[in-house]
Amino acid sequence: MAKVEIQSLKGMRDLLPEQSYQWQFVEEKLRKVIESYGYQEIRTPLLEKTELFKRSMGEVTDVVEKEMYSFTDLNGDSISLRPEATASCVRAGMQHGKLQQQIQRWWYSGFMFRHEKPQKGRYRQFQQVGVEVFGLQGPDIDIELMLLSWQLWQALGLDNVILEVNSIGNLTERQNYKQDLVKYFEQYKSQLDVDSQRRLYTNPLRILDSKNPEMQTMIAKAPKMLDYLSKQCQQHFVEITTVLTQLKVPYRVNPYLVRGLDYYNQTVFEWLTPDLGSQGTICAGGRYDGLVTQLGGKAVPAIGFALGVDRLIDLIQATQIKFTPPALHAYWIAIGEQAQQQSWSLQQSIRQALPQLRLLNNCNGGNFKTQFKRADKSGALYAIVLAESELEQATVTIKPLRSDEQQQTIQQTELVNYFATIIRTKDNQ
RNA sequence: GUGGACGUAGCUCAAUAGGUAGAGCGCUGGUUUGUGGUACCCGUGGUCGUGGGUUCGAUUCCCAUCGUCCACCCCA
Repeated sequence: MAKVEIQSLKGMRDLLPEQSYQWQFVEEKLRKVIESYGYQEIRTPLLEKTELFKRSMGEVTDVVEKEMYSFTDLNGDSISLRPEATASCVRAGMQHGKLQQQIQRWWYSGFMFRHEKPQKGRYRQFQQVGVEVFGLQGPDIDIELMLLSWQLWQALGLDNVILEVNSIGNLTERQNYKQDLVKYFEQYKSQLDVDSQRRLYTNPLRILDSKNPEMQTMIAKAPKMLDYLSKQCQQHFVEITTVLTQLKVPYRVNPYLVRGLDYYNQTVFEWLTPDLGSQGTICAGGRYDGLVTQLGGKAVPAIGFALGVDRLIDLIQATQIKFTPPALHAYWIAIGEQAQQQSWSLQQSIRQALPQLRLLNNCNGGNFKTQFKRADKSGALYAIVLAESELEQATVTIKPLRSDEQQQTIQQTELVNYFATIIRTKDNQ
């Protein structure tokens, strides 16, 4: 590792040019699918008042309690880097009157910040792409989001993923359930592991997705949320699973699936992969009908999901999908001062005529040998040569660098046509 | 926040039961001064993450610190 005095912050990564293409590739695929469903992009600030997250996510969640990048700004206000974007979307929707008896289908993409201990698939600055829908109550929109997310994986060529769904009911149902659950686990209090004992009174639902194998039999016999659902919630849930079955979505009902954030109700879902170690959730979402009122607005039903782009890319790399950025079409070699002078105007006109052309200009002079070496290293498909004899005859020499074809010398006036053909054939391969 | 592994050249990694380090790849140049890629040859590269301690002497042992990785926790 190079010795530099100042390094990047812990858990925050540089994406170097050789990686950024992968990100562009994934971002582009995601955007295309989401927009094909008619969703519109919203961009909100990275900084918000700390209170927004406290009120939306719940004071006792780890994220709010100890993972936020919060500080006091020059006015004395407590502000925070966003740890997620749902709260910001709700805030923006309310602030601009977009949630008044309207339907909104929004999506966003951006960095989130959580001061966690980094590990695989978990970074302090990480990118989420998410979708938030406001004003729709029925199970149809729940289904839409699950199908939309499914299509994202298909667009990316990921097939080793599975959807888990559950319903955590409405507030009163969940409270009843929590009470019974606590009662149940209290009987075995001494047998609970340390984590579960702590969770018993802070977040009892979390005991259910404990990874400790010794806890599993006890968990299996615990009361299940699905038995506590009202008729209406049950119906809502059944309609969802019926469609999932009909469409052969790879899914299973996980009665222990819960949510880390307080604002969720009814439908919750997660997409999981076995290929990423312990951070196997690539996408998670659910309904949050209560959040808008919780933030002081009129009740608006809402549902959304967020996916971790970092994890998606890790996953795509693990499953060996190749990312090859498109090669340069040409590298421009100019020998001598006069040729260099003329190159500027020739390049200018070919670039204007062919905006898709990827052409790298040789800088820093050099003889034939060095310029050709650079041309080769650039990965360009062709070298375009302008030297003394070409200057005299108003031609350029074009040498293929990736095939055995002969080089040829053409009139400078033919350059645009020549490369128009190359772009057409090469870029469609 | 808890636990474990690990930091040696730009990259991937060796070595030294404590005597200041090597290889491959890369990079530079040459064989080849209007033609790259292959081959061969030459060269370039490191206060062994940082700070302290033990020692005649530390990259090696000890402590601290920073960072990376993995798991728990939490979560996307």
